[in-house]
Amino acid sequence: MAIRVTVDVVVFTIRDGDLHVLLVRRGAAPFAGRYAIPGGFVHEDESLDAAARRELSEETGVRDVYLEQLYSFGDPGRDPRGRIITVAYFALIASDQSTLDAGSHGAEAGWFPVKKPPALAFDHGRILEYAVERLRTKLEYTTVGFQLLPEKFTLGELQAVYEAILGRRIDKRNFRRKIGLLGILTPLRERRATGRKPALLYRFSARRFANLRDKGILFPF
Amino acid sequence: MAIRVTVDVVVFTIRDGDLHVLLVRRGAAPFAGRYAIPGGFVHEDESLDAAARRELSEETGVRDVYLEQLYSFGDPGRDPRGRIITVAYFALIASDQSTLDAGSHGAEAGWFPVKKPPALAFDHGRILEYAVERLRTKLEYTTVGFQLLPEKFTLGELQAVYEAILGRRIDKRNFRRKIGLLGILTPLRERRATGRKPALLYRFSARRFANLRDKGILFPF
DNA sequence: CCAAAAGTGTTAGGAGTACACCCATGG
DNA sequence: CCATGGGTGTACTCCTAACACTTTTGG
Repeated sequence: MAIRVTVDVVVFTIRDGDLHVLLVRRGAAPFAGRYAIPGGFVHEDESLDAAARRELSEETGVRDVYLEQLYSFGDPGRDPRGRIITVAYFALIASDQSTLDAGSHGAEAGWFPVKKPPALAFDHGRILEYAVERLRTKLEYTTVGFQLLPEKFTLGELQAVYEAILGRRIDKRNFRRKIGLLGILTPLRERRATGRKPALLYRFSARRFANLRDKGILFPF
Repeated sequence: MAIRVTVDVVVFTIRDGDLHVLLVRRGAAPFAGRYAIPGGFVHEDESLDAAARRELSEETGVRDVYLEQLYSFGDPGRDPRGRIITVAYFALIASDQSTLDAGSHGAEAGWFPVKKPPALAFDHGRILEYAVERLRTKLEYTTVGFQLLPEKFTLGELQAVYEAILGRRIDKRNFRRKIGLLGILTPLRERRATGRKPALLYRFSARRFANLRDKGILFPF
C-alpha cells in the first residue's frame, strides 16, 4: 500500500483576548469523538499550498488568509489507518472574520483556547504545539500580528494580540513608541470606544512596510 | 497513479573557507548529466528523519551529522515523472569529515561552492536557495555553526565559518568578545599553527550551552 | 463620582560598532 | 627580515527596559 499525503491547517484567531485554534470533532474511527486539526488529502493535480487553501475554505469558508507551511510529520504509526504523511500549515484569521460556516462537511467545528485545548486525535497535539511555537517566533520579526486584527484597530488591541501570543505583559509606553518608530501604521480620523475613553484607530500600511522589510526590521517585543 | 514522497538532503560543509554543497550527477533521464541534490524515496516503514539519515549515509557514508527538516516542495509538474512531493532537509558536516565514500551508488558526487553552483535538475535550485537562507538565519540564533567545524578549532576558524556563510566580514575583536561572553567555549591546552603564530584551540561546551539555550541566547553577528 | 482604558517622557544600563597596534612564528 | 594570522581595549551610539500620572468617557 502506498504512502498518502494530507495537509492539515492549524488556524489561529484571537477571541476575547486569547489565542484560539480551530478544531473539528471527528465523526468516524479512529479517534471518533475527539477533536482534530482540520485537513484532508492532497489532490493529485494541486500544489500543497493550494490543497491547504482548499481545505481551509471547505472547513471555514474563509479565503485570502495568511497561510504558511509549518512542518511535515511522517512517523510511521502516527495514523492507524496506514502510512500517512501530513504537511502541516498554519493560518491566521482576523478576529472579525472568525465566524464559521455552519455545516461544512456536517462537521462540528469550533474555536478552542490554545492555553487549554481538548485532547487531540493522532499526533495533533504535537502539531499544535509546533504551530504555536512558530507563531510566537514569527510575531517577533514579521508583521503576522496584523493578520489577526480587523482592518482598523486600536493600539490597545494590537498590544493585546502581542500579549496573548507571547503570554506576557508588555509595557504600554515602550510598545507604542516602538510601533511608532517602525512607521508602518497609518492613523485614521476615527475613534472607537473599546474601553471608556475612545481610542484612535489605525490601519497597517503595507506600503511603508514594503520599503523596509528586507532591511531586517525587527519587532522588538 | 499515486503521489510519491522523497526526501532530499542539502548537505553543507566548509571547504577552503567557502560554503560548499554536496551534489550528485544524474545518470538517467530526466535531467541526465545535470547535478541534483541527493535524495530518494521514503520507505514505507521509516520516519522522514530516518529516511533522510539513510539517504545521507548511503550517499556519503557519513553518520551522526546535524540534520534538520527544511520545507516540503510539492508543486505538480516539479518532476516530469509524475507527482512527487519532496521533504527537503539540510545537513551540516564538519570539514574534517567531508571526504566522500567513492562509488556509493556508482554516482558521481562532489562538493560545489554555494556561490557558484552548477545548473541543477528539477526545482533543486530553489531548494538550495531555501536551504542557504535557512542556514544563514539559524547561524544567528543557534549553535549550528559549530557543526561545521572539527571538535577542536581555533577562533579564527570559527570566525571564518561565520564569514563564509553570512557573506561578510566580521570585526575580529567584537567577534571574540561576544563569543567569550557567551561562555560556551572551553579553551584547551593545545595550540595549532593554522597561520604563522600558533592559535589556541577551543572546544564547544554543549553543557554550558544547555544551561542558557532556552533563555533566548542570540549569536549577535 | 468612580471605574476603566487612553495617552504621554525621561533616565539609566547594556549591547553593538568602529577602530589600530604589537606578537609569535614559518619561510 | 618579512609576511601572516593571533591576540588585545576603548569610546561612542543606540536600543531596551523600568517607571507614574493625567485624561476622557460610560455607567
